[in-house]
Amino acid sequence: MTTETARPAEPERVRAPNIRDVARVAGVSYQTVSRVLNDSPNIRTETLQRVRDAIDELGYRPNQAARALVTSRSRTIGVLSAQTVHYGPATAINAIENSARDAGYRLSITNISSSDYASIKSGLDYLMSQSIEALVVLAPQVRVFEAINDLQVGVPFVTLEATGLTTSHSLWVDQVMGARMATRHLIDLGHTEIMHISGPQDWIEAEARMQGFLRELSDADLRTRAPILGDWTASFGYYAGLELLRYRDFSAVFVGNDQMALGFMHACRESGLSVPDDISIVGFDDIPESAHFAPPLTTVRQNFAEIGRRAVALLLGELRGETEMSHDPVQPELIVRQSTGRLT
Amino acid sequence: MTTETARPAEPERVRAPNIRDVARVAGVSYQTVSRVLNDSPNIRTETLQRVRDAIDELGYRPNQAARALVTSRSRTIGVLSAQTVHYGPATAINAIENSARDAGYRLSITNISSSDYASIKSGLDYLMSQSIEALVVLAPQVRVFEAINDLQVGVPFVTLEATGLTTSHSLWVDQVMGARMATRHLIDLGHTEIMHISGPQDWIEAEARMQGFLRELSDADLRTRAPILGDWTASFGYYAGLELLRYRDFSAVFVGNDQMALGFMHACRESGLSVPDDISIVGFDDIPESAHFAPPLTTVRQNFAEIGRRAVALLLGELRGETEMSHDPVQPELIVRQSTGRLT
DNA sequence: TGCGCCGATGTGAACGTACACATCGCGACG
DNA sequence: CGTCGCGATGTGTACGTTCACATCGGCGCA
Repeated sequence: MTTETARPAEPERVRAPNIRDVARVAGVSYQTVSRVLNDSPNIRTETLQRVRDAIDELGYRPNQAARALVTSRSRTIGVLSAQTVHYGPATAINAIENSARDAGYRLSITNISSSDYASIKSGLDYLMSQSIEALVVLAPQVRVFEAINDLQVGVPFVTLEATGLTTSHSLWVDQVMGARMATRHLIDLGHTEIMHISGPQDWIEAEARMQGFLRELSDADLRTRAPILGDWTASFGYYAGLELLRYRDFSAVFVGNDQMALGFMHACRESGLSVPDDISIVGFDDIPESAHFAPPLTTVRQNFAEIGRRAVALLLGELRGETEMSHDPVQPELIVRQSTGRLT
Repeated sequence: MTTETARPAEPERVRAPNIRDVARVAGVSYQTVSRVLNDSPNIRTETLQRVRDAIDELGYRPNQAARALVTSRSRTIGVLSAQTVHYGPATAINAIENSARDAGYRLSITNISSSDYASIKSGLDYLMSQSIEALVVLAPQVRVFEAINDLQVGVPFVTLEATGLTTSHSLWVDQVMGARMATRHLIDLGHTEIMHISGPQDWIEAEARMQGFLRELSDADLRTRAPILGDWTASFGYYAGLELLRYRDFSAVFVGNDQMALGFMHACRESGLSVPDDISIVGFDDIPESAHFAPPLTTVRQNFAEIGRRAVALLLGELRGETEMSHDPVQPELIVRQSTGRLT
């Protein structure tokens, strides 16, 4: 880790060169420089070259603040996120950034630490003051919707990882379907006593997966039992597992994400139980590590990158005034590995 | 996923209220409004209240671009990062954001996709045009240093996760030391034939861990062998493991990160080998999942959050003109779990 | 009572850029 | 041969805010 100030011994603060400085050096008007910067046609090649040389010589960089001020176009997409350490959001943000960059947009990311209304509002407030042109919400908490409505976000926005709950246009990963696929898989293997470890209550995704689980069970006329509410961490899965396995009145578990599934498998090992011989386990997300768990985890793959790309495409389309966009849900995919087996 | 435009049927584009609109409504001058916004003292309580009411009534939000333009203070810290999907960088960014937020700063994050000079330069260029006040580099690639020097980044900057290679002030996680601790641990357990799976060649961290490994081995007069260069992924660890275990002319492996270690353990299982009875494995990073691997992984913990916090503290200190700052390396910590055992 | 100071507020300018419009020279066309 | 059109360039102004300075009233003090 290194730190360094650029001008150690420079008394007067050197003003960064501006468009007029460039103009002076190039011997043209500032407007001509502006034209060069904005790729305007109708510039003599020789003039163009002179301006370019001047820019290089001075190390000139256009001032985004000034540009944003005058155009009132920030070329920025706001992202309101939570839990960016997790694989899903992180992957989605990556995809969003790449798509945005390709379209000449940048990202302004704000992480909300807690999920209370005030912190959502302040995050949103901050983003708005950046005069973002569009908004992606990656914080799949229920209260976010209220906040968005209250605050009158005056820009197109997209909420990711939700469940198509909201009115108007909808596009989302069909997590209910994913959960049903996972549960169905267990039922098909002959399991009748199935547990569910879910995510935190205020996460829309957790809710959706729980719904899918319960619906599939009831469609199969199987006994449903109250899901355990977890916190997405491997540790929670571990401790919940230790607790649940003391009774062992179930033969399969559908776990709300892969990390908790990992912890649960750890608990199984410690309890002397074999996965999948004694207990079958299905996770959710298909993080890259899941293929290498012991045993490799059967799970539901979500295409986070695809979702990120589509979000940006949607938003950009709307900014261009196109209204007809595909809003089909992204279909999750069941990846069967070795953590699930036929009930013996 | 939901999308919605704010004003569906509003022909003329409504200009957002500005400071003068607020002033008019409150019946004061715009300067007084500005004072309210900047918490200036010496404002009559009644005036203050009137202005506040006007702000609420109009839903006024200060325009950051205008503010940045005139103050030439963007209140923004730039972050140049790579691989934000990984746990380490993600955690660090989180900590950086929190610290920055507490100090009234925001983050402008740019991810570089590839590590070639052009893409580093363009990322840096972009950040500079945002008139960032300070820079954190989380992209621990060798070429970044050249780029920073070439581009004359006119602001204080900090490079994270490096190795104290650079001149001037230095602060970093002592990864050489971490690697030595890991290697030492294996040596202490009686292992003499130790492999190393490293990260990509152009990552400074990978290089540092490799150095630590080699030095510790040579200090112990043990045979060194060429490390395998990996890509940080679990899959790589798995395939490398399958390959290496065909010969099995070693009894222990120091793996460059926890994900690759996970893959390697998978390969051990498939090759019918027990960890730690047949092969001892040490990872690096201590991601939250490592405690639940099969078996729980012995690894070197890095305090990513601490590093992020210190980076911001350092930068903010420098912005305030303080020059004396602690630049001690952050010490990593060996976490001994069950993937390592005495050579039998 | 007059002077100076201070608290509270207002006025002018500047930040760096893009847009609208003005200007200028030149070739083509009737 | 005048003028029209157009390519190439220049001039004025606005964007929304903060800073430096100006103003104004009242209060304490000699």
